[in-house]
Amino acid sequence: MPEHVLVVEDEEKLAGLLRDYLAQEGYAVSVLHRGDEVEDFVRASPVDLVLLDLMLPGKSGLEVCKALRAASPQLSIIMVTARVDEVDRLLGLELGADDYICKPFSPREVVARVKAVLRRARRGSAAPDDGLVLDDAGFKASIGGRDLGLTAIEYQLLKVLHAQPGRIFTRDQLIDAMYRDERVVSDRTVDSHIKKLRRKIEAVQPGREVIHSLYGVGYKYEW
Amino acid sequence: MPEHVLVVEDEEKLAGLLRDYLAQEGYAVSVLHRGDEVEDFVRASPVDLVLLDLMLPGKSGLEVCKALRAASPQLSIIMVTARVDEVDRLLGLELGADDYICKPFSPREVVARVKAVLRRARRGSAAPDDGLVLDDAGFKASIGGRDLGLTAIEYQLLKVLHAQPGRIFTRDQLIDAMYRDERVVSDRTVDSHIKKLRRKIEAVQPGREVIHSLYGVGYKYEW
DNA sequence: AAGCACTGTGGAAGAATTGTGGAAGTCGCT
DNA sequence: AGCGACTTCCACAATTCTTCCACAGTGCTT
Repeated sequence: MPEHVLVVEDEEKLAGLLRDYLAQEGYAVSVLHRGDEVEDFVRASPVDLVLLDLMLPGKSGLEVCKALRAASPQLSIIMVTARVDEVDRLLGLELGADDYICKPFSPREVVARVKAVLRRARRGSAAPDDGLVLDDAGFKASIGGRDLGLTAIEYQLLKVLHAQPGRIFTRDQLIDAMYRDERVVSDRTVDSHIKKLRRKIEAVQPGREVIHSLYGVGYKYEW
Repeated sequence: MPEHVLVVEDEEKLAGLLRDYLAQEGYAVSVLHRGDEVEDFVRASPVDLVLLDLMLPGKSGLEVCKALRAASPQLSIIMVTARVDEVDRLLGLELGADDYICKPFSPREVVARVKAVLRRARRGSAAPDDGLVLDDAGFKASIGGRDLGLTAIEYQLLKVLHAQPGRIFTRDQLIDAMYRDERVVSDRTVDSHIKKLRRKIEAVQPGREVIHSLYGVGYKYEW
């Protein structure tokens, strides 16, 4: 079954060019020209990767990217930007794109990036067996059968981190993911919960640090 | 046997300048001033790369590009455009150009692009497979699977350099690209980060120098 | 060869970020 | 209301990172 790539690009010529190159590589390719059509399309079709222009009619690539990432954590997203200045680490992290391509680019370069991102996605999707079990029904997290005794927020935090091992989350991303309502909370609050989580994990399984800090960026789960 | 570059440029001064710079780099260089002479010349001589101005007497660069690509699929073509005009770029891409340079440019930039395109052509792939993987989601850079352990700024710096292999960046350009906020920082600070980057890359892959200094100009990434 | 300009390097100062204990506030329950 | 569990925030300590400096080394020019 071929992997499915969705190209979102308002410039007809470029969209066609990308479609042809990607199709030639054996991908199933769909093309949309407006930003506001993307989310519905992704919901309806099994898309593996979205090639997303930053400037789009209907809805900006930034908004689309954010929405896609929120709805589909496993979806690969490559942003296409007109200028290299637009790419900064915080913006990229907040939006959750997997890679960037700056114009002007060669179609071959795009194909190479698409391949690389999909390869990474395939590798990363194999869930590592770390013995951690998350039980949504009872809000219980356990390691090796031993309950961690987490509170609701701690459980939520661990769940978000654990869903994508190795991915780094900023504090703001974690806050957004933990609270459905748009609650305003100091980002240092995350640190407090991280502290408690670490302590409870340590109590059950001493010596193994699974939550890592990345200076200036955020936190990640890694076994 | 030196690689053969054909410069097609109607402006005498610019043509001469390019000829000199390229010759100094060890390329065999030919110069033509009219678009309608190019195809015959390429048929008769073993040209590896054509540096092609868009605006030419006799026959436009776009037409020439199209004809060349049809006749010689393996030939590398770099288009030179007067304006940062998206339409021209896309047209050119569709016609099969490998890269673009927009005026005004520095001769050194041209040389760098020529080198990069020829290197890619030799390897037969647009993607330079240097084993370096930049993972925005995980904020990690790794070579051959081994994490480099970069800080945020180091990652950003490497990413900028690596995005355009062969392109030379001045210290100021690198500072602009690394900091979104208009931070004021000594340009020698870049040197410090370069030093750390080199050390970390060296630790993972000894003996391969990928970050090069260009005396009086700046730094570039090249495998 | 000498002089100048630029780059490499170790390390110190201090700027920024994270860890931590605990106080204050909130919420639900009896 | 009173209690306990939980959440949030604060202040200070500990850690990590960035920046810059001074000097050594190297490349370029005359």
